[in-house]
Amino acid sequence: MSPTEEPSQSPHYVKSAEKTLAVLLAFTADNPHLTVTEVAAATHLTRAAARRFLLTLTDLGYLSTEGSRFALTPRVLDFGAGFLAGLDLPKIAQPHLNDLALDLDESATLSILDADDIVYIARAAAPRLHAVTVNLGNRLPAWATSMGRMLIAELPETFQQQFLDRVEISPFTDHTVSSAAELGKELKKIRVQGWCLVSQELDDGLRGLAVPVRRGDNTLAALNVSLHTSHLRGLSIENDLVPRLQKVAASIAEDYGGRAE
Amino acid sequence: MSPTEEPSQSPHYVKSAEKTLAVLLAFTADNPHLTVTEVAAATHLTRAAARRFLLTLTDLGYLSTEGSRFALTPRVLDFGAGFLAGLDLPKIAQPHLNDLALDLDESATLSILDADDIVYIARAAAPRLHAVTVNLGNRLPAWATSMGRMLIAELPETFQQQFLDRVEISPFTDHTVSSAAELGKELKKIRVQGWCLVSQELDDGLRGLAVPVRRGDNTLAALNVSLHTSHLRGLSIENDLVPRLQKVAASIAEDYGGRAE
DNA sequence: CACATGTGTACGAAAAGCGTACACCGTGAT
DNA sequence: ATCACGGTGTACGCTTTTCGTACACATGTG
Repeated sequence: MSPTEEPSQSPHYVKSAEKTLAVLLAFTADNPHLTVTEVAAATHLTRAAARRFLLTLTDLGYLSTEGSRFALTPRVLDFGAGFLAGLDLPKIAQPHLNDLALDLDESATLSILDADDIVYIARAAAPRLHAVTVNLGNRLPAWATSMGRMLIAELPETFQQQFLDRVEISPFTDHTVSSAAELGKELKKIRVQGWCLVSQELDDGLRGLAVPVRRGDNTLAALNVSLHTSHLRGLSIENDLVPRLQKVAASIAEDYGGRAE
Repeated sequence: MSPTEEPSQSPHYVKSAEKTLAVLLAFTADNPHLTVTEVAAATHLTRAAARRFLLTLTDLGYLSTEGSRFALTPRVLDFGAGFLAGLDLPKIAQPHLNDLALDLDESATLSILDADDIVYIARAAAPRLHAVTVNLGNRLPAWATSMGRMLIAELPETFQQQFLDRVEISPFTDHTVSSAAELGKELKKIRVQGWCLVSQELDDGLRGLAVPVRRGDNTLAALNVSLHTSHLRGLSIENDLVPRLQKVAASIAEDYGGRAE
């Protein structure tokens, strides 16, 4: 975000670590099969350096090679698995999400904040959903999503202000908010009412409804259901759905007897 | 596996890369919050070295610190996300899995082989399942699971033999196989019949039924449904379920028009 | 109170990784 | 045919990075 972003903050900085991860992250959805030079270009490493890292990662089993192209192996999932396994919340929430998804016939998702993004930590797909489902670990800009706004709204005022100062609102499809100031007003409203509705939150005719999962004073996560505009069988959002979601959120929080963390 | 496993194979080996990943993997399910010394112990690094890596990873946003303990942040999911996004199969298979899970009221899973483990790459939970669900990226020993056996059985003879030579069968709960020789016989049978049933595949009274997802000559993945022993509404495994699964597997393979890879 | 065990810091020594430079191989244009 | 190009892998002296010991401090337990 900042113009000259040099991440060599701490005096004990292991540059190789950064490079290692950069190489792994060079493999993206649109470009899953990369050559040495492509990786070198993507990571700003020398071709020789990139090659060293690629070979090392291959030896370690995180990359596979096919001809002169490299690709990620399933083993890279281990990192995320370690994180998810350490969290109790997804395990506990899953049955509740399943119920909700089955009952409403809409996808239900649980997410938390990481930097200025939300990250999906648990999800139940709508049974009748015959489309591409967004997967665990997916990352979306907080300001643009119902869960993100809900989570930001739950933050202390100071953090919220800092967020508003640095957020860059790109003209997405959402028509209700187009500036940081507007978003600030929206956040106030959300905080007061305790839930958040975002229309056209991703590009299709989709709406997202989110409520916080609170345990005592702190917010553990945000719970969301997608709402196909066409598919609201006479249910009122404010009178039917919000209470329903809040009840589920409460159940999750209750089941979550674990560490406060 | 081998007694003296020194992974410094290639002459261009970046040791820091290995260390970086080792530090990330030090965080396990039972020990998600670690101190510097704990990490040092787990990774066989000096305390100073461990600290350097921990600080670096914190700077990069992959670790968070709480007092003097470190923990993974959601960002580690990025690595796995990159892999999953690169695969077309999960996206394509998901709706089929959802259908299957909804129809049978049992969990449906898709997995592939990585080394001697299977890794879940897509999954639909049984709607009525109120238990802990196993998540994406989970890793289980191939020999012990229906999908694993199915995938091994699909391998060429030579690979299969190599696998049998090195596999270590621990006395799990499964009663049907207790030695590599028996497993070999079982694999032959599986290969011929084209499906695989494993009883008590994990410790509860659960069975797993798997079929291959084939596209042309090569096997893309294994498809599986769990079978609660109590919960077979008069359906015959061989006459009802196997054909059903095979049909779904065929649909998935058909939808998967993508690259041969 | 001492002792064990945790924490962070510093700095000289050692080694690890760097990246240039070179050789090769296929493809496509000239 | 051959030349230029863009890709590949390899080698090795130089520089930088990383190592890990050693020290100083904090904490809590016997």
